[in-house]
Amino acid sequence: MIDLKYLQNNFEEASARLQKKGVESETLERLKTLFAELKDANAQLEAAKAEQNSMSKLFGQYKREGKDVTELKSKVDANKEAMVPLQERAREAEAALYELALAIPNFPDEDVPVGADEEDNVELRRVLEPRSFDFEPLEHWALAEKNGWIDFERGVKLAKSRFAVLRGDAARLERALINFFLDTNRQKGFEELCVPFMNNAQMLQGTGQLPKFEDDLFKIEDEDLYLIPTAEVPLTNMYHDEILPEKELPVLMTGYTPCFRKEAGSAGRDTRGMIRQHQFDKVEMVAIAHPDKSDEVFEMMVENASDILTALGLPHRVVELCTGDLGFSAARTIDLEVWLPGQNKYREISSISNTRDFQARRAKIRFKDGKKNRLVHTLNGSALAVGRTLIAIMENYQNADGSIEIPEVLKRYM
RNA sequence: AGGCAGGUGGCCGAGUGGUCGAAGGCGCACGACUGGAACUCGUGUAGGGUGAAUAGCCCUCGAGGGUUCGAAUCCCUUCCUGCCUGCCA
Repeated sequence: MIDLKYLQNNFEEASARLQKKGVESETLERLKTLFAELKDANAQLEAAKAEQNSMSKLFGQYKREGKDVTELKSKVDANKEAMVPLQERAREAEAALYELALAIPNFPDEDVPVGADEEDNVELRRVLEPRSFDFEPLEHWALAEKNGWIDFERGVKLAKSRFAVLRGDAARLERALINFFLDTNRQKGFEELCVPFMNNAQMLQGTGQLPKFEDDLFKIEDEDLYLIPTAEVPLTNMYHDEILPEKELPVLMTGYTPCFRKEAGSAGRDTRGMIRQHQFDKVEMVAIAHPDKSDEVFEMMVENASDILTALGLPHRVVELCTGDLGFSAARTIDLEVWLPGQNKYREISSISNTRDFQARRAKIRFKDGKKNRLVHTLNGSALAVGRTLIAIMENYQNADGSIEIPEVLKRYM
């Protein structure tokens, strides 16, 4: 959630920043009004409560002293009745404010390139030359069929469309990648965690998936549980409603989880192959950082993900997302896009974001700064998306006969 | 899943209708004592909202609702923990 006090006190500036992310200025006006309304309603209610509290104390005192309370009782009763509409007003003001506030995206950082959509993203650098083929490289689904690696039909039979089954060496490669990623992250100082794959609504609100993006989530029937769309949710919320000692920052965490997404807005996109599935494996990095140090941590995370791709010999490029392509919670995001020779395209394989204090405010994650409690910065990034790495290996390491080499660094995991 | 017992500050633990955001202890921080330390003594030590405020005021004793002038304390719902039974990897 954005800082409402900041919005109130620096409305023009805040409004300009959020317009870059597509938020209407009218919406922000309304938010500001609701915030003022809540403050006013609370001020009145609290004054009445203070009156009520002091009269109640008097009441007790009179009783002890054996005084007559009839007159006091009628005063206190009258005040209580007068409080009812104030209470109602405060309650409504709060509900209206939070309904709107929770749906407002994060401010982009000042230096994020302004743009409308992914066309306006900025390529920062390329790492490794794509190899040249003396034959026409195949797309991963064709290779999957030749090698018997991916059973799309049976995935659909077992579940529904956009589910697949990995078989034989593909399944082993998937497992090898997970281990390779976790080991690498651990060497960089990330603690490895194995977390629940279902989280409750409060956690999903903490990281920003709820309430706005409920349609993208698989919900468990009759339970306050959702299948996680990314390990960012459980890892970041590890410290939900906690206050960390400053010396523990940054907290670096990594974990493997499957991720579950309805892909509600993606009908018709990437229907062929395994690029976009309802379930996929991912190894995630999450950092809880001191607000003054989160930029350093961010750079480290980008570097780490890029190094992993390099170690695998996968050509990729580093792309800074423009304001229009930034996710809901992100202040800044860098995507790593891996080269897919079969598709003849760079495709997203990792996304690393600094959410600043946006998630921290929602999830109430703070640290002790001297005597005061301050919000931390939270960061997350894939290192890496496993299924897409598998695809990238297939396409980049294919031979003319359709067979696939195993990258050197993975051999000890197979 | 059923039965019983519980959920109070960083931790332990008292509190069964008012003077309780809460005794006492532990831990922690600072100060005194010391050559330095331990011990001892003193002081301080929950979170959030509003406020310029380290002032007042409001909210929070798992969560939500209710009774009452007044709720940590009574009632309802719900979540969680422990033990027993059932089930299961």
